Amino acid sequence: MRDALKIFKALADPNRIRILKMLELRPLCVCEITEILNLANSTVSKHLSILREAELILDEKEGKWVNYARNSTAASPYVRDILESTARWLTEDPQILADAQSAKKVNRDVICRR
Amino acid sequence: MRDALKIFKALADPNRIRILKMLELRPLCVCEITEILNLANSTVSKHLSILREAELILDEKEGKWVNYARNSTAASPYVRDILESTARWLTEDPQILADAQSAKKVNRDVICRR
DNA sequence: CCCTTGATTCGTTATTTGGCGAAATATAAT
DNA sequence: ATTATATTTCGCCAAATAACGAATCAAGGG
Repeated sequence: MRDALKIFKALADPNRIRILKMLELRPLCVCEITEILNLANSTVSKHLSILREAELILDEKEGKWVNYARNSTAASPYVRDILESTARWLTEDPQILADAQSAKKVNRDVICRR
Repeated sequence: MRDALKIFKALADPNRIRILKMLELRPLCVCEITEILNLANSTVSKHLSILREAELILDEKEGKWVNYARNSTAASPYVRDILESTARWLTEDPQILADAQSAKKVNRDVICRR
């Protein structure tokens, strides 16, 4: 129950749904996601930790950056079901489409030094 | 986005997950669910309205009772995906198993006049 | 037409959650 | 070493949420 609940709580926030959907395109670092969502980086970091706690995403350190990616090969069948379902969802959502465009354009070497 | 969010918010509460799971057995009225969850009936009514707003369940009036049932043939693919996934979930969860036992035994004619 | 019963709505309270900026941590670059 | 950059953690505030009991609504039975 606790695992399932964690997953639903993790996705019960529009910004976290946006994050999960933009990670379908490719892994992103915190500052790239921060730029796209236009939130404080501390807020984004918190959202990412909630998604990570639910095992929906994985973090991997790469130098000074932390890359976050969908946990596509998760052991948990709950996680696999949800990632599979949500990948089919919101394909026409204007916000999600706009985020995908932003995610394509965003470049950590340009964005992340301000 | 709004629809997907509603669904995740609806399931981001343990009592509402319990409700959805016990409705896999059969439709139940508010007072039966109240008995099983051991909460105030106003609280249960609120939980049911949240699940109904997300279209995960349907309500049907039957005399003085209101029966709630899973919305298995929902138009929304989000709802169908979630109902299909969650039906496979938590099959070994002690709380969910106990609720199913309670749901089998509960009888509105006995329970609901106190 | 009352009275009972099941359900919903309303008002209140305690807890949780999402947001921010500042401080702390970790790594890279100079 | 010192500075700069990316991220996380902490403390705080405002908004959202779950819970309850009381009041209200709806339907059925005397």
